[in-house]
Amino acid sequence: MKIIVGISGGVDSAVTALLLKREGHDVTGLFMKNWEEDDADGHCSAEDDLKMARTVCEAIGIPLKTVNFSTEYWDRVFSYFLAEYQAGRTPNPDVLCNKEIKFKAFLEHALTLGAECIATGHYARVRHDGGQHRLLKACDANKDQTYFLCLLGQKELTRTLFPLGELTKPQVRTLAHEAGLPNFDRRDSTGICFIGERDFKSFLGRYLPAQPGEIRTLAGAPKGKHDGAMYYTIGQRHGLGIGGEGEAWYVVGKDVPHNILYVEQGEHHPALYSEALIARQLHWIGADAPRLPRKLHAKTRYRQPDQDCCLTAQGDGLRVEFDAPQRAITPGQSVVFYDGDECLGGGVIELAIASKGTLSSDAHTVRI
RNA sequence: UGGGGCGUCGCCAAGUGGUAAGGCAACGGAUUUUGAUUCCGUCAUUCCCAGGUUCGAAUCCUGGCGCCCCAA
Repeated sequence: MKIIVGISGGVDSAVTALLLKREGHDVTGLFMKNWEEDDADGHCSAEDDLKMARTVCEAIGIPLKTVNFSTEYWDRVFSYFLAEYQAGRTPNPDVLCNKEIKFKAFLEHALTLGAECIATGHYARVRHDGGQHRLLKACDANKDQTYFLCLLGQKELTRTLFPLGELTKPQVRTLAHEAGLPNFDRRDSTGICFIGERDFKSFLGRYLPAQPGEIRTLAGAPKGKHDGAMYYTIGQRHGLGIGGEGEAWYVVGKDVPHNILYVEQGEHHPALYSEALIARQLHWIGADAPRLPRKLHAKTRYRQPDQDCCLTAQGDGLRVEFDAPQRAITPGQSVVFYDGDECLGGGVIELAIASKGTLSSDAHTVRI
């Protein structure tokens, strides 16, 4: 089978290609460059990645092609990312990147190159069951990345392989080591996909200039100045610069139109907790949406343990009621639903609801 | 210019003669394919200043300086 593997220069994609090659497939590597900019010190990490990708493909014995989706990335991912911050929310660009770039632009490109399917180094599994493709959590619970894949659909899963889904990260590194791949102990990449680790506030500030504004408690007491409410996110502790008496201060709400940041004191302040949320832009991986109401599990952020919850219909969206109060539910972030090991899909958090029955009237002021 | 109180890291704050706790902030690192969170580490040779007493002072004494409160 002709398979095109997304090669990043990291160990995961390298071992993905290695395993498929060993199985006898016709494997080609494809390196994506989706971000044109150098980082602050003028160093282009994409160059290093490409060099490593070349070295690794040579070691495995497969050809490497490259493709540039910078325009697509900017138009379909980054512009949304900026608009969301401007609207006072905290987007998850990587969830969208998977939907729009890796499993759309990349997949389509691979098909035009004659591939039957693509493979990536994601830690996730796909099971063909009852005429459907189901997305399952990785065997390595510590590395499971289904959260980021929640917007994939049948069309994408039909054409995708995740060879690492049955392996653990240590096993992957061992395989790479044994195969003599030079990136066997290269450190995992973090930060926004294709952009990398950045000083986030100054990075955002380059695209979204903001004005300094006031930091207040919910009761209205002034607590200092911030340099742009849109740069902060719910539950954030650092960057507020509030010293003095007692425990640390956390962002509990933002009013971007008025450029006011709301803070309260203490890691477990009640204003940080919500019992429910409203989600929109829902996507289900399976052919049919679950019948509501439905008891399921959900994550409101990556690597969070599954939370018990109940889904009910709410207008054109969904209301998710949690059994236990959730800390720092953040509008703009993805809520992803699970039934056991199966990832059912997800949506975008529109609103966090402090207590049962209460619904904030102003979506911008997250906490009332 | 009568009385009282206070001046210890950017902020809060222990220490009242034995050689500067802790918290917040900040910075650095670990964790992490978003943003956050969390964890670990660093952070006052010096206690408003100047003298003095003492083997030894942030702690006692004297004199300044600066705040705050009460009363005029």
